[in-house]
Amino acid sequence: MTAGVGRPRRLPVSFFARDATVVAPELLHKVLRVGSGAGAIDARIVEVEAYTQDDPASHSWRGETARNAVMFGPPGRLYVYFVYGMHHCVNIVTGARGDGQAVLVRAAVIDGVDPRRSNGPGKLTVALGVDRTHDGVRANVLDDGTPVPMATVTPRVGITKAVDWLRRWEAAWPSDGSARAGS
DNA sequence: AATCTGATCGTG
DNA sequence: ACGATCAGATTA
Repeated sequence: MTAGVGRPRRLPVSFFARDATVVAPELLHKVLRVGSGAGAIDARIVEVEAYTQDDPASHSWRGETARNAVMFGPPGRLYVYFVYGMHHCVNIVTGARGDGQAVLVRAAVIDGVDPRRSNGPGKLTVALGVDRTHDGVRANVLDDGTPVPMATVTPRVGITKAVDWLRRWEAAWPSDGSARAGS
């Protein structure tokens, strides 16, 4: 409806240099752009989870390793990991450099893609063509003026620790189904 | 070196 | 409810 007000602006690193629990809900209905030019894919984020270093469910809980190093690096980068022998998941690094935290992007709306092909973290990376080669690359997140939507807050999915922490935010899917950031 | 464990997904 | 499938972390 009122999506696409104003020209989209790329969120600055300072946006991500805050706590994951603050950044995560603000990422709802922002647009994650992967690739550039004609091959770019825009995904309007509708579901996220926050992971911090003091969180037993977080990859950063036991400190920095080769796999999670990007989580401890500068904010605003993609942290991509491989799990269950077959799935990639994409996160956006938040917080100060040296603080291991990130926001997992679990679902997004992609223009022209069946929502059932982008409504889970593993499926989303397939739809976006994201894999470990994207680990550490600068995230391209656009704010097209769409207001931060109302969100439901619930426990996170698929974890066995901190199971009652309310760190998952889910927004209603855009009624027009559009993932376009505007032009 | 051996074992365990997944920030998942599709199928039964 | 369960199996697929394997990299990374942990333990010895």
